Amino acid sequence: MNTDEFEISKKNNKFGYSSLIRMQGIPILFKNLGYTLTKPREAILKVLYESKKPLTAEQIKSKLSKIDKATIYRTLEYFTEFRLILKIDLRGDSFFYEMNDAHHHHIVCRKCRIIEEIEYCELPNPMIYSKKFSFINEHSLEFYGKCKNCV
Amino acid sequence: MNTDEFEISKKNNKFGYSSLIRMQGIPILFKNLGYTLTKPREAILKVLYESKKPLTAEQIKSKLSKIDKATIYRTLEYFTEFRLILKIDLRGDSFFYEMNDAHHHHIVCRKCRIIEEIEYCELPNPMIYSKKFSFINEHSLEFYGKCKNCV
DNA sequence: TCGTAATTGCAACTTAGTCGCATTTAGAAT
DNA sequence: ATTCTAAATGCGACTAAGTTGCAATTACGA
Ligand SMILES: [Mn+2]
Ligand SMILES: [Mn+2]
Ligand SMILES: [Zn+2]
Ligand SMILES: [Zn+2]
Repeated sequence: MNTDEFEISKKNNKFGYSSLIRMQGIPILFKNLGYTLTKPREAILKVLYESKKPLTAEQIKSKLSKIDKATIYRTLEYFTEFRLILKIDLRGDSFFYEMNDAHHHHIVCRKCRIIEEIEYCELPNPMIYSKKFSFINEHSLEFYGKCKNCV
Repeated sequence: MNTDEFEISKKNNKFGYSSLIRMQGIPILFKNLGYTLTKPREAILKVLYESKKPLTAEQIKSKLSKIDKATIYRTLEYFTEFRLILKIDLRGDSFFYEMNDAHHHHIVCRKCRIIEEIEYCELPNPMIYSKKFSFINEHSLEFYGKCKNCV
């Protein structure tokens, strides 16, 4: 079996989604971490994998109406824990989630809330400025402004 | 009167705080923006001004027990609106607030939640990466790791 | 196929933050 | 100083994102 392209499940199910997902690298993560891919989890992952923009729990739920809210939140928390997905705060009413692939950041329009992804961002090493920390291994960086539509 | 050092109010009041505040620059903002400094607002501002670290609404409330929760939140929102204070998300249960003085960022310990401020951060201009925005005038940048106490 | 631990659905719950409205206050006019 | 009015406050009810306890279901290895 090719570990880069992995067929998780073929049969349809009561959740009404097509459960064929091919995602590079992800099966390796599954195995290394002893992770179990259930049908609801598969569905949630597929929605995020196929989305071109970050989604809220509510947006995910609306695409998967048969999966309970609690499951959605628990799954998102779980995926976030081992970094399969990222939970990002864009100063809205709720968090956004997206696949954790290439590191990037976001610009949010303060009027229409449109989100643009920016490919690259060069940051200084914060350890240079820190006296109290032994290591820093994560950061969040989001920009805010107005998009061209909203002038 | 020296506009750099401004005595807002001298008399004590039913809120039980000493209402003498001297804050550089702030009175100019008050005037320019037609801002009214009431006693609750004064008290909240003083707490933030004197704090060496960002505070949550709840922490501010606990220092000013006679001021209602709704007033605390409304005031914080109001101060935030015209940038007298900043509302920052450090991935906790609630937002933090701090005076908007010298631009800086934070490092948060994922275990004990201690917050270190870092004086300076050089960021690339995000407009270089943007296709959809006409301007970007704000960003949030916070770092996460482990402090020396928590190894 | 069975057994067991993990996961799900459901409904109740939590809690940071908001809102409507009556009361109080600030500050300007008289 | 007194009166006036708009703005701000206090209060309690409310909202909504997210969480939790628990019984039913599912995954998966023996
Ligand atoms: Mn993104
Ligand atoms: Mn700070
Ligand atoms: Zn816009
Ligand atoms: Zn720590």
